[in-house]
Amino acid sequence: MKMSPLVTSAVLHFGEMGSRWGFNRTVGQMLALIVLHEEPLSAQEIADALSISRGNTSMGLKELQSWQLIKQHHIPGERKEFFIPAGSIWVLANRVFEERRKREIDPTMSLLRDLMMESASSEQDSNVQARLHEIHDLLESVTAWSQELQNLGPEKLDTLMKLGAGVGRILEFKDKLLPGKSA
Amino acid sequence: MKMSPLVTSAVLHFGEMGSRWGFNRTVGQMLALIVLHEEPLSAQEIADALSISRGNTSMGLKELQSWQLIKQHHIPGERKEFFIPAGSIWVLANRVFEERRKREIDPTMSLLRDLMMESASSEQDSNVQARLHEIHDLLESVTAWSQELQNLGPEKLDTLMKLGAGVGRILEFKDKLLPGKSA
DNA sequence: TTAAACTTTCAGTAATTTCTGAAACTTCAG
DNA sequence: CTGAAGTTTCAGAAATTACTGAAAGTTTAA
Repeated sequence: MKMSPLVTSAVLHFGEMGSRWGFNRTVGQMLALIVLHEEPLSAQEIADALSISRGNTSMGLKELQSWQLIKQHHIPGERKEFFIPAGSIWVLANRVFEERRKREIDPTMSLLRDLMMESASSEQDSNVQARLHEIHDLLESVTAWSQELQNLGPEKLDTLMKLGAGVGRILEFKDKLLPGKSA
Repeated sequence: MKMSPLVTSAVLHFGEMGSRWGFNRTVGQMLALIVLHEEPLSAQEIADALSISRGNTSMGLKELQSWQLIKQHHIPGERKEFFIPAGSIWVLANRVFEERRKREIDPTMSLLRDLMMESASSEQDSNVQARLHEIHDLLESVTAWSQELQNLGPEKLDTLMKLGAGVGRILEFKDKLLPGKSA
């Protein structure tokens, strides 16, 4: 399985970006390769294409499966397992968001809730708690916003963006029609 | 400058999360400390409070300034510089998004555009290009969506979320009123 | 039950990232 | 000027993270 120069460029790039997206270089490369390659790939083929050890490949596949970005695909008559993307690009992107939210937001929300509970032992600390509250609410809103994105799906998102005016504009518009419903 | 237990917990946590948010542990701690502490802090006070070297503190302050998360604050009569947050929590959060977009999305968009340009040298590669196109468009939409979030501002976002119905619902509603405008 | 085909685990090594502290630099008062 | 008060830089040390490859494990066919 030789990668074309086009695929090679993309794979290398996704490797470099991988670390910024929450996984490491090889895992990023593996994902790109599996997504871009039409045919299901075996662990060995992946290891060969990327020139990485079989052990590392196994670890990487495990990680990609834990992120639910790839899934196994059994080919009748073949002994070994093959791997394919776990869904459309949209699905994969959502999985990445979801997973990152779990790692980057949820633990903080949880801590902030705990700290807000504690009774402040000083004037200073009351102010600190107020700040923490503000951060908590912001994270909550951002989470809700990204949830909206997922609920929307790719087509509606596209429609919305093509509208040009932006969500703020639509909201305004709605307020005028139903002023009773606005906050 | 002794940190209260409340502040200590928050600072330590933001340190741990820091690495997931694009900066390292100490930079995360420094940011939390500066944001939670009412008074402007000097580099030395920060180094002492967090028990880190003066050199490291200097690096961290530089990084936080490059992210535009803190700014210098001169106190008349004082020789040294002090540091305070560069804005409200909302502003800080937006700066973080912005910076991450630059690091995590923009380089990929740029590469994808380049690769899509190249004339495909095989059937295979045409298919790969189609996939890359799909990824590109998705990233573009996501970027636009997060831009919407920033344009909205905290109050409107809050209003929207309290509406409960979600953006999809509003969009639907709008379509019914102005069917000609839908995509 | 054996052995071939394949996968996973993990101890040790390699690579990368972060941190320290001493030296170099800057600024300003006297 | 001079030196005190402050800052920045950066080479090397420490800590963390990723990778290899050999050994142990699993599955299936005969």
